[in-house]
Amino acid sequence: MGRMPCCEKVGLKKGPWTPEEDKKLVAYVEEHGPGNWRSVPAKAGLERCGKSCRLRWINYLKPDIKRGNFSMEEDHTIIQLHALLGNKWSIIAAHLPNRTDNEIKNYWNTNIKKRLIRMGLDPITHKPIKSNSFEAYDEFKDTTNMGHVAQWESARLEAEARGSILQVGSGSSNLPRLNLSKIPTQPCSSSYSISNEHMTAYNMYALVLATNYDLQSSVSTLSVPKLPEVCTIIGKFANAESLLSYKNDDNVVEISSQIQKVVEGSVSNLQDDDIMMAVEAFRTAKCESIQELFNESAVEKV
DNA sequence: AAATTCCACAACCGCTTTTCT
DNA sequence: GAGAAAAGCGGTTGTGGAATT
Repeated sequence: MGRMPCCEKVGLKKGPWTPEEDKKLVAYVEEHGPGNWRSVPAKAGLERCGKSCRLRWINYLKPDIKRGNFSMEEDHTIIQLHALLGNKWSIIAAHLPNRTDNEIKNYWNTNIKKRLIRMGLDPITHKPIKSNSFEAYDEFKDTTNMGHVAQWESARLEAEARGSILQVGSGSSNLPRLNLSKIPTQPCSSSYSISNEHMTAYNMYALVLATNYDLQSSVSTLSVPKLPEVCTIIGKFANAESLLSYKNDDNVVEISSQIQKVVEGSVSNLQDDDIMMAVEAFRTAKCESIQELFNESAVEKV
């Protein structure tokens, strides 16, 4: 894989940007637009590497970037989405208009993380930090394969405690409403060994459910997730599902493979409506199957 | 008032993924 | 399809200002 030379290797300037450098970069991007960053420094008269220019633009100079303190709603959204997705800063940023992933990451590391620790919660799992060694062992055992389970559960419980319905976004009316009470509980039996990738897939799938994504509406009022994202998410989830031994459910297998083909691009002549129907059917079928699994797991735990 | 510590955040680094040729 | 370039991502570090001693 080719890689951009770093600033150090080619003797370019590093460190904080000066106002003059910012001016040059802004002027260049305003005239030529962002992109082709490798050639930007030479054309803009900057002694920086293209990567540095790109980051400076994306994280600081872009005109629509929202700066300053995070609102309560933004704060809450970050906590909820982090509990669902983990350190997926770019995905979290997609839910917070005009905030950059870097800004959210910094805010998490310097603010929310510490707050969780003060509250006696593990910032990674969102679970109470236990002092008892046996409990700690149990937790280790549980989290070895189920990294995001605790994150999920904590977010869900918090959501329930606050009245089940949470707003995602910064108060904008065209942002999705996140109804966490609609999301099924995650599988919690230790007999399953699920990779983080599959857990993330599950969590994203849960997010699809939580946003009440209107698959029948050609013009959805929801900004996220878009249909292609839904297909990708559920396509990944279909893989995870196969590992979870849902092979006996013919309906699920059929729909799953159909979606998988769409996701892989081997089927290109399907209309949007067809895809929507498949996704919706898959979603409904999954919902029930997953719920059964959770019920069984709950019995095992008791 | 000076020195030290703490904190927020901008920027860098290295790796992966996507796009282009 | 392969290789290179570009873009994206997340972890980490460096820097400067504020707070504390």
